Amino acid sequence: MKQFILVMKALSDPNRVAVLKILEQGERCVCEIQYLLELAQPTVSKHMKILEEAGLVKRRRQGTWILYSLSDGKESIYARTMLDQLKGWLGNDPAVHKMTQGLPYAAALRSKKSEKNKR
Amino acid sequence: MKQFILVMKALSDPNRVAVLKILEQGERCVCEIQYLLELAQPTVSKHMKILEEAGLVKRRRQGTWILYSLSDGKESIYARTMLDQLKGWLGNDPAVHKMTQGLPYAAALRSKKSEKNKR
DNA sequence: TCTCTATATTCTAATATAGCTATATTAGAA
DNA sequence: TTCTAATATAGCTATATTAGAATATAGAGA
Repeated sequence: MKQFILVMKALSDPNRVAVLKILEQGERCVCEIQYLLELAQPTVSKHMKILEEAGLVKRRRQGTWILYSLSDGKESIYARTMLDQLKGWLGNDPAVHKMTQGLPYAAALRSKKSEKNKR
Repeated sequence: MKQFILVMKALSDPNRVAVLKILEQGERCVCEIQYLLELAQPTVSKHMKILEEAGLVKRRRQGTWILYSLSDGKESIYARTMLDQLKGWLGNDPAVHKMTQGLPYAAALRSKKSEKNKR
């Protein structure tokens, strides 16, 4: 029951659900997510932790960045099922749509920073 | 998004999830649910309202009783999907199991009251 | 109508959650 | 080592949620 509740609570916040919809398009660093959600960085960080503890996302480090992506759900049948279902849901949601539109700019921001790092 | 969040929040409480698992066995009055959850009656009443507003349960009146049952989910794809998934989940959960065991006694209680009404 | 029973609503206290600011940590570059 | 950028944690406030006690409502029967 506890694992199930963790997943449901993680999915009970519109910002966290929006993050999952964004991650359907591929992995993102925290700063991109922050840009898209328009929230303070620590707030985003806390949301990501909740998603991770529910088994909905995984993380990898690349330099100073942490790149988050959707979990494959091996550890949690609840997480896997919900991620699968979510793919068919909320595609037309205004908030999600708006963020998806902002994605290219967020990605551009990231590659710009990436180049700067290479200098 | 709002409808989705309503369903997720409704499913974020173990007591409410337990109610849904109980209702998989058929409709129950509030007093039976109260007996099984071991909560105060107003608390149960409020939980039922949250489940109803999420589209997860429906109600019908029978005399002074309100009988709750699982919704057919016509109004909400989220509610219908989650009820379907739930049927395969948490069958072995200790809390759910304990309540299922208490079901016969709760039902007996109900029919006893029912007879009394007939006198 | 009055009473009884089942359920719902209101009010209040305790706890949980979401957001922010300030600070700490971590990795890479100088 | 020192500086900088990205991310995480701590601590706080405002709000939301959960619970129970007291009260209100609705239906059935005398």
